Amino acid sequence: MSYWLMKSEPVTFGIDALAASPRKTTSWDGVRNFQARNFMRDRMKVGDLAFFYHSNCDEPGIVGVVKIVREGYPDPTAFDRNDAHYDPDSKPDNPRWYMVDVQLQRKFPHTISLTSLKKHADGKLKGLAVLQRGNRLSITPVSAAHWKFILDLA
DNA sequence: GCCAACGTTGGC
DNA sequence: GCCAACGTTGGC
Repeated sequence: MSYWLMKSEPVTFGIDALAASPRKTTSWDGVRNFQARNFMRDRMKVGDLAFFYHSNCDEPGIVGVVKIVREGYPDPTAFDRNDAHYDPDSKPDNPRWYMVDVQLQRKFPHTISLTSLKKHADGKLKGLAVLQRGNRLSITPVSAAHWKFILDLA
């Protein structure tokens, strides 16, 4: 199995919105970046775990853990011309965008802030994608060693 | 609100 | 295939 980090803006969909969702599950729709799509379509497996990361907010950081409960399948919001993420180049018989379903496993009592993660940028968390300069990718892999270390910070 | 970094688009 | 222009991300 693999580990991941998935970003979401709490204003749009934060961990509390996930906790309030039916079965604490949601489809990770709206991703319009090829690299992130490839991870969801090709690499994520049922049972994989991901950190839920709050971006573009007062205290960016990791706020909990989700589990992949359904593997990549076409993102229907790409077919909906009234949706903000509509993409006319994605067709039902040849979909361009994919998503997975995730279920909330755990909400941390406190945010593991980006600031606190950065303290280990040259140590135990060296190479963690979210710490790389200019990183914008909304879905990134996390190594098993990094995963374990971050969990101990929670 | 600012702006650096980055991905995508499209003209050539 | 190059690269300038543009739009978006996301920390600060």
